[in-house]
Amino acid sequence: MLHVDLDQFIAAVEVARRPELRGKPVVVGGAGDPTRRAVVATASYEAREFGVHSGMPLRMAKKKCPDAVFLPSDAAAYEEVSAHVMEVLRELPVVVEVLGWDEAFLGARTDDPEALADTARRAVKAGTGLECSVGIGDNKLRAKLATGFAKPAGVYRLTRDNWVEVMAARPVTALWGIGARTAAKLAGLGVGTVEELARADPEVLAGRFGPAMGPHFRRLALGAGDPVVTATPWVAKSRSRETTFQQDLTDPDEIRDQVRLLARRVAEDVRAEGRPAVRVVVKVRFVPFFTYTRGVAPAEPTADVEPIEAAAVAALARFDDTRAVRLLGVRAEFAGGRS
DNA sequence: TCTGGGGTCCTAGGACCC
DNA sequence: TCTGGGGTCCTAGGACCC
Repeated sequence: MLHVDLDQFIAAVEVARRPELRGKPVVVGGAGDPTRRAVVATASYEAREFGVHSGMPLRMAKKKCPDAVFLPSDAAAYEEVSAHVMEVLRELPVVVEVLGWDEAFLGARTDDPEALADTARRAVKAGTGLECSVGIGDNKLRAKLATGFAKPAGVYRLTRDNWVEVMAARPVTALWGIGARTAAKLAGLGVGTVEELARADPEVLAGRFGPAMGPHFRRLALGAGDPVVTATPWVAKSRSRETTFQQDLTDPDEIRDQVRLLARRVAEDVRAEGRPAVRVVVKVRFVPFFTYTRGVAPAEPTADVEPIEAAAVAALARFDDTRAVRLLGVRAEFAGGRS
């Protein structure tokens, strides 16, 4: 199993169409204006040297790297390049499972996975001009983590044979699926490294994290993962739109108008999907950063604008709050979501 | 330096039913 | 009359990922 991940994908796409940026610190995110509310989508390796990374507020990136070139995020351009990359991968003798704009799992039977990884790397480079890294593993978890050790522009193999040697001493956040919050809770149980998590008592973990997640975390630490790559197309379970306002909203009429606007955009997406929505959820983030949701089911499943908009307005009405609002969002859920 | 946008999955509590 | 226990569904929140 291979995991292919484009190197600094978004920044690389921007540099490809503006060669004069090559070798410079480039930061892509929001409208490309570091004075506005937005975060970094991708920073080039040159910008990362200054401590700039994905998810960081643009304002902070500007402080850390005042000379960086700030560019707006251009989703349509990245989608187009992404589709091209996936096309190139599908021409290889492999099963391709797309994981995001810039990554995919490849499934294949081969005696020489490194050779296949090199072939994939060369094909992407030749077809798109972009560099990528390839992780080789015996399941998705190991292949995905291997890619991190392969970057930039390399290949790395992580399997049951070297899992303990490579991973045991690393912090639990090195695992795919354990973030800062879970790591902090684990630290409270005296668990800091992958090895400690692997040795932790599943009962204790279940008590702290629930019957599914607790034991699941321990299995992650043992290197267990999904061993099957499937080309089955992904089907969305929901569609959403949200906006963070540059100035907080306080006028109830304006808040309602903005929710209507978002609901109409979502309804457009739902209509394009051709499947009815069974639930409409409104998300409100109050100042400074308190986030809540309220949902309403339309009278019957629908892909029409009017009832989706009405459900969103009804969901908004279930908030009896007068605090200033910094973000509004509307999400439509399709049938067959939960099971 | 106040923290985007688009998604997925799990958990806990309450409602409801028998 | 002052109350069981099991199961399922719904809802909102939390965590994670790219």
